[in-house]
Amino acid sequence: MARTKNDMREAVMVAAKATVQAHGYNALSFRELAKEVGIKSASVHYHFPTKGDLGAALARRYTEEGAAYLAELLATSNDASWCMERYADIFRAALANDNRMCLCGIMSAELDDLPPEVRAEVDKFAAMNVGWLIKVLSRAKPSASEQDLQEHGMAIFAAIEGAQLVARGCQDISIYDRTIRAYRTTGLIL
Amino acid sequence: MARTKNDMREAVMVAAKATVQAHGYNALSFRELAKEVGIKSASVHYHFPTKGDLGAALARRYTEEGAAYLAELLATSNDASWCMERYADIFRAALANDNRMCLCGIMSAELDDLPPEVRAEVDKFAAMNVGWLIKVLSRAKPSASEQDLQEHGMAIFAAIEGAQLVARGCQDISIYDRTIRAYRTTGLIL
DNA sequence: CGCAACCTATCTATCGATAGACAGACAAAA
DNA sequence: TTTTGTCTGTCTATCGATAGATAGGTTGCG
Repeated sequence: MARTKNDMREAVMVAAKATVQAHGYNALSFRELAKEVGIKSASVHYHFPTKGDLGAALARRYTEEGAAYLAELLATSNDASWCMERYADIFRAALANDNRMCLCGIMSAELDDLPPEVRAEVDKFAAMNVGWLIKVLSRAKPSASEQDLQEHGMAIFAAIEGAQLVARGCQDISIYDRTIRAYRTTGLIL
Repeated sequence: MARTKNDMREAVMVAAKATVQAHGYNALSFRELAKEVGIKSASVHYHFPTKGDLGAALARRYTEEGAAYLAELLATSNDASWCMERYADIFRAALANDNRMCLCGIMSAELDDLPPEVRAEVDKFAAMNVGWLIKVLSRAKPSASEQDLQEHGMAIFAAIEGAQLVARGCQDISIYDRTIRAYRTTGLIL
């Protein structure tokens, strides 16, 4: 047994990510986590000294992986509408995966109970998303002012997070789909 | 001491509402709650046998009070835009009040840990809001189809919940304001 | 050897919930 | 009028479960 350090650390992060997306940061338990990956809770502390360390590592990686995927989208196509559709698909996939949420969306709801290092990562995730959306929007609206793009990008991010939150609350993914459609109809998203 | 039953029950609900809006349902503790209202935790169980009972009572009242306020808005003015602004103001007020959230919004994030009776109330709150929004929209767009109105109402509700969630996550109420402005600019809201 | 990875065992704190006691209010019975 | 009994609201004390965290031991590889 006893894979290399990074193997087990990796397994812990995968399990933790799934738990947080389903139940939130507060519901993340070292004992449950340990059970899932086949070690003891004390050993989880070996890889992540405190819960805050684990949470921050999770959020940081979540942002990094998201950024990498989004960059890939931008590089794949010049079609802003296509990029936007793929973007909405990301958040849909979380719902489709056992009614889960965006890691940073669910953490935003728990904000007051988060250690500072985790809170900082939540901010970075939002900024990263808005930054990407601005790039996409600027392709479709090259004449728009910087401030307009900024507000529009924030609005799209917030609207999609909200669609995910509400659809999750009602446990009905079709609410997400219909909401995104309405966003498109009204011109909020491309 | 020992006010009438309803006095203390009321005090518990007020304190519980504030706690849930700030920290979520899971963070609601009978001991903390009891300390705030000046009794012991066992006495809270006298008023609300289980935590689920308290949560469901909270959410039910939240929906009822919201519905009453919204009905008053509808009765006050025929101006759909004005009603919509007041609607957005409600969610803004929660943020202004110590970065709190919509009770049902924050509960949606915790959905999987909610007792069924609480979960049911979350659904009702969303339905109540969408129903009201449809009424407002139908005043402004009398020719729209029922399905369009439905989707548009859901979209507005989700977008505003999302704006609240994201602004809270960034602890910056100006994000809410700018997001709502963008919703108006793009034509999502009136 | 010596370090990496994981273990056992335990600590303190907090959770929702329950049992059982008690003080005060109030109404019916004597 | 006084006594008795019941109900309400609160209390103390405690239960079992679970939380994050730590100290110190064991195992195995290089």
